[in-house]
Amino acid sequence: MANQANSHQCHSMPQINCSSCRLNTLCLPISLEMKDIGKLDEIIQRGRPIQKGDRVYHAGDKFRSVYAVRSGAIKTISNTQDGQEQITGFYLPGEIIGMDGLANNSHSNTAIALETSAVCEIPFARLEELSTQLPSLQRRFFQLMSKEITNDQQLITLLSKNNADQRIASLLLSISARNHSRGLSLEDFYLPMSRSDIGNYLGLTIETVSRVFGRLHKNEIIQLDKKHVKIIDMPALRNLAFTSEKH
Amino acid sequence: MANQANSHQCHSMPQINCSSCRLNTLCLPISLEMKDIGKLDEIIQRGRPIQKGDRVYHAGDKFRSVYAVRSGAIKTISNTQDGQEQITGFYLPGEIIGMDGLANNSHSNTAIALETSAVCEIPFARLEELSTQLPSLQRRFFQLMSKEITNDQQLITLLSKNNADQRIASLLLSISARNHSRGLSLEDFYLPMSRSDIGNYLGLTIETVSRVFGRLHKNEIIQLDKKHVKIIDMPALRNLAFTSEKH
DNA sequence: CGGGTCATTGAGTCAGCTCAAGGCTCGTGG
DNA sequence: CCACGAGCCTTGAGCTGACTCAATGACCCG
Repeated sequence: MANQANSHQCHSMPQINCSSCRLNTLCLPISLEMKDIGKLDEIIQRGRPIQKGDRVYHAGDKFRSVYAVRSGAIKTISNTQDGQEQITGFYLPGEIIGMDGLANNSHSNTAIALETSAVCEIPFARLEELSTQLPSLQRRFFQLMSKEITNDQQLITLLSKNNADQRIASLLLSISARNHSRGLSLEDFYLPMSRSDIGNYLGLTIETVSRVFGRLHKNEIIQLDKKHVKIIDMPALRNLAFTSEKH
Repeated sequence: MANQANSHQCHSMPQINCSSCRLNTLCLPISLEMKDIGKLDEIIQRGRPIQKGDRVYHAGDKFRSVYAVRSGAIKTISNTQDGQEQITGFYLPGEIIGMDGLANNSHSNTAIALETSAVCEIPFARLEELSTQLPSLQRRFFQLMSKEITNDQQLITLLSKNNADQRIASLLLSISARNHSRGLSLEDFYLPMSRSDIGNYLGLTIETVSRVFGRLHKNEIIQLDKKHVKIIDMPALRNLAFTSEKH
């Protein structure tokens, strides 16, 4: 299934392989040599753009692939026993989704596009096979899964120990830092998700999210116009997120 | 470093290799063939018992190994930026710890024994190498990491969506089920951790944990004598954990 | 222009927190 | 053998941050 370039081309993302992708210092290929990136490229399937609300995979689907976010933004949702939805992560370009499916050979989460997005599908059986030949790819994938674990554990800590202000501040800083690593602004960005998504993710109600944003705005820590965020006072935001003054 | 059996023997666990370990249907060797288990055995280092409070590894330590819990119980703790501690997991025999260390090549958590325990140390470099030769071992390790991810996500959901009663009920059911998978009783077991550990893990204060236990006891859902738990009304406990009646 | 979605703002409530006191258990030393 | 202290746990009383409920505002799309 070698990739016959142009038939798959996506107008928003004209590059067609990992070697030329501007995200290849973040994504799966990191630490691979050029010739090995070529091998990886051969197994990756680049799909057409997916629209806001479309699903990349659905909870219960047989696990076949993991996916690299190429553009846009994706949320992953896990369903509780009693039918509630919990957002377990927001994923930006260069990040990998779908690793939840390995445990039971079926996805435990649903992945939904927050805006028009593109993903690279990486069939897992072929990635697995290639990993036995390329130790650095195997290592890289282990690392990505470990990163996912440590991210989840940070969220656990956030939910367990931090109040509403600290949770929102941490989320803003996380998105800011991840944007920055992709060469975008540290202070000025758009939130791809709704207030309701933020509340669900952080274990808060939509009203609380709104009030905290209002407070951050009033205290001149951020500027806010709907989903457009400008961080005005980065030290104050960091102080808010990382200092435990419950009072 | 082939294992010269008896020198390492631990009196509480006379079996000395994976092939004869009663946990080998839970632990890393699952799905490996007999001869492959032998290869895995050769790289595993079995340590002497560790005492309550001893550390298996410490946050910041260079990542060298993952560890299989052989007996006893281990908690893992992650430190927040401002010096608080968050327990991210309790690990029982047959479960693997240390996979947090892969992401940055140094452990982000500290692992501490909750009681006298024994662990099998699995040097990661050798596991990695062996994984390129044994695809089913590679797959197994991917699965274990994925399982860790889905476990963490369940905890996220618990913290984000469930009240104190539901959190405690879920923890009891989780320990009960994991004991059961090791051939122990579903209804009757000892909690290896303190009330304070439970509170830390579940994002509750020690007082709340105590009150919830009192309530479960009063409602004749569990019997409780210090750390000894007997589940009397399993359906009621399940109903409590899995039903969203916030009122 | 009307209807739907999403966000903001206000008022009152409550689950779990804080603070405080006291009980149980176990090990140590007189 | 008992007294004492240290940990750990339980119980009570009052407080508060985030929730619920409700109303209103802003924007988009047909």
